[in-house]
Amino acid sequence: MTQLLKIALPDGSVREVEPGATPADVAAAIGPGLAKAALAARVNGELRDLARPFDGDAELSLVTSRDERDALELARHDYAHVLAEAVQNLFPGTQITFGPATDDGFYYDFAPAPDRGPFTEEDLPLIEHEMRRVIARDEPLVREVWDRQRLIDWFRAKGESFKAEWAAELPDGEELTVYRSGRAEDAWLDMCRGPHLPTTGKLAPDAFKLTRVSGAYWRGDQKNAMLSRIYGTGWLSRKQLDAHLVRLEEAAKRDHRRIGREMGLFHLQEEAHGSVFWHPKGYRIWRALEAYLRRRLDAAGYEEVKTPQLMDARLWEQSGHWGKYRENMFVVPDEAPSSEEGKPVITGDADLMALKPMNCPAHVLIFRQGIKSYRDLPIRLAEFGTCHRNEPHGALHGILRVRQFTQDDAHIFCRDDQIVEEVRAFCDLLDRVYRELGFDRYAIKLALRPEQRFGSDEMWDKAEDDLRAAVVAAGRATEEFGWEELPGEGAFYAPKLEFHLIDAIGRTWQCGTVQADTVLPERLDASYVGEDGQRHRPVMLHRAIFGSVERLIGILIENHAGRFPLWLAPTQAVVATIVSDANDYAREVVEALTRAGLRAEADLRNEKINLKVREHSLAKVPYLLVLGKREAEERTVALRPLGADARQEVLPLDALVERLRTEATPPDLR
RNA sequence: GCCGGGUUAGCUCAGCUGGUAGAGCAACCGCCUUGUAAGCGGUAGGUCGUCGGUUCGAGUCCGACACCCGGCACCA
Repeated sequence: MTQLLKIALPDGSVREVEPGATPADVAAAIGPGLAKAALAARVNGELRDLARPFDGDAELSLVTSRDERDALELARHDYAHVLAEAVQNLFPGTQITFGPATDDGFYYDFAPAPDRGPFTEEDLPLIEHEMRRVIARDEPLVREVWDRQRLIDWFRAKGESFKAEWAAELPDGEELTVYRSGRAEDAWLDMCRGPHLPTTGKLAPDAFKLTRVSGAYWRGDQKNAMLSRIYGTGWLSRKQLDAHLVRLEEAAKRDHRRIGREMGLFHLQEEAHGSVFWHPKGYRIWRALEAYLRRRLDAAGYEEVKTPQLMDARLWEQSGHWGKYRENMFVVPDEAPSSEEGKPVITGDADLMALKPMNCPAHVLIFRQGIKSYRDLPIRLAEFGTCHRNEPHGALHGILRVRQFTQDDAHIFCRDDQIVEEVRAFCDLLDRVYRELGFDRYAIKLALRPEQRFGSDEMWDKAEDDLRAAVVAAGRATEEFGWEELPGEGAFYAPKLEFHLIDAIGRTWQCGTVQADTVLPERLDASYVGEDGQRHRPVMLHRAIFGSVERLIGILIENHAGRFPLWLAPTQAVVATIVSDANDYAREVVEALTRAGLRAEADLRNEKINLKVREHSLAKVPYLLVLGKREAEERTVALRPLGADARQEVLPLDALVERLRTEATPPDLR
């Protein structure tokens, strides 16, 4: 007598089914509507194919398009699968490798046929067309369990060396599965963990779009072959796809490079690629931010210093940068260049100096001056330190990734027992600053020891534990902060906490960081005299909140779409006249605002007010102060906040100045 | 650094299969004294990223290089 399986449903009811039954059977038993709508199943919490039989008693919930997260994940994974099949249909000889779902779609990495070369964007429409054909065939996606040798042999026989390699290296004990498009012997198949939708026809043929091509290294390793990756975005419906494409267009309008040019904030040019030319308006933002942060650091017990740009290679050898970081450094010979025409500038026997890529060694040198007592600790040395790093050219990105940047750097020299409290206090300071800048979402990661590193395992154990403990103590090791640990991603001298902000199109950028370092104090021989009268090594906490002023401003631009809060706006108010009779009064208004510490300008051009409103609105000036004959006579100002539907109010000059002065107060002075 | 794409007036972009460059906006000049997102008219503006090649002739075809864009790798 066969034992029936008990299947518990979300409504609390339990159904009994024959062994070998599947979630699809249960769905069908409940009703034809559900059977049709079901996309996959959660069996004991695990997402599975509808057609995969139960292994025993189970809790089951059926996944439909109303379970958007699961449904999207499934659909995107399936789009990737369909993409791979389409590509192999069109371009025989292309090898498949790997193709997951992403946040808004999917990609698949291919090894192109040798006679063809990588894919280009011109290939995409053709591939999209073939994908629609695959979807229209509406074949079932059939799961089969294969053993390892069969997989390896099968892929080898097909000339699929990447898949064969992958199959050979998958960990033991895992069920190895393939999915076939259709039941035919020769149906297309890919090795894949699944799960998948029941048939390709469950995909909407008009809810995806192939977006771009790129190179990608096999297994993410630069030493391996360069594959050809095709990216797509995929959704459950055409409507969702269209909404996403609109979002992308909107995001493109927030691009800091575009807004930076339109608002005249900065520019970049070939002669100094990777370094920013800050224009007056852009530098006003910089100065407001720097002044704000300086006040916050002063209040938090930091002392500001300034250290040399160019230092001898001997220092960098001692610090370890020469060994582990030299590829990223700009090295300069310590000699006068030859004045002879055509002669090389460098003789080759001059001493070498390097532009600093980091501020830390210089801060240790300051710490080392004079004897330090345990009573002096912690010592917090801060610097708006301009660093140069010779970054890989392909990595440069607007002002978010540059070769010259200014860190809001500081190094806290402290005792072992002060680490956790100092890091926790830093986490609080950073949180406060981010919120005051309008970033209420950021992610915290802990980057653990890399392969290439200095220092003993014991030192790393302690440093990692301390950082982890501090984030826990600050209450931020939570999902809300995207808390996770990243093995192998620490700096060569220390593990680091990373604080990430998000740009307009959802890319994340590391801004803040704290690193607990015992290596550099050792290498540069920093010490303090302890209570016991003996010399001890301080710990050095490297930390930054903005990370780089350039990057932070770039992200601020994107987050605000150029509409800065009043205290940061490059021009806070423009006084625009309607008639030239108001010009003198307008100058007086600008003068009063300037005296009150505001950044105000006059627009006295002989132009219609419509034009002035339009131009200053496009320039994202927070307040337009309109002056006509009436205002000039009554000594009032018509205040027009930025925004097409903004209402306007008329107030006396004194009241206006007071109001803007109050509103423009930086958040820490309120 | 690697893969793909791009570089034409200040900006956004046309320029078919090679026959010495075009629009809109901006700029400049003139008129308009103007009431809340483009007033009207006129003028000027480009060695087509750089270097080399093919050709009677190259913005257009080929090559190298530079920079930019999207990814990969690297990273604040």
